[in-house]
Amino acid sequence: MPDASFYQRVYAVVRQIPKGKVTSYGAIAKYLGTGMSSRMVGWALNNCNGEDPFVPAHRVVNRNGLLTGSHHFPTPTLMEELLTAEGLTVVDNGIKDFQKHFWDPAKELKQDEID
DNA sequence: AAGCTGACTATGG
DNA sequence: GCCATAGCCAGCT
Repeated sequence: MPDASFYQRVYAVVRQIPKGKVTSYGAIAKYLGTGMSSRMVGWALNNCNGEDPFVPAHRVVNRNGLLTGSHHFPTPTLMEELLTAEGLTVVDNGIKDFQKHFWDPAKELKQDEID
């Protein structure tokens, strides 16, 4: 997907996240090759707010497993609601057993491909 | 065109 | 172990 813009690639990866799984901005950034520039991932997701194929941005949290992006959702509680609906447990705005449900694209997808 | 911004992360004190 | 600082890079004003 060399033609895809940076955020398009971010969307593609985020869509590959299995239900009930979560990942961090850094993991996605690393997979995209942008290193630790996780800000770009979050910024990209900010743009995904009205994308046609829904982008499960709620499955993307910071490295601490906290729902830092929830404030940017249509409703601040939507992210938590969605995660809970996926079988996860949200405690104090953070994912319980975050590492347990962690999904690393670089590890799972490796370089197979996205989208 | 130049500078600021940002849903982060790593490192140092 | 918590607070402060810096690096990150693509898009927007």
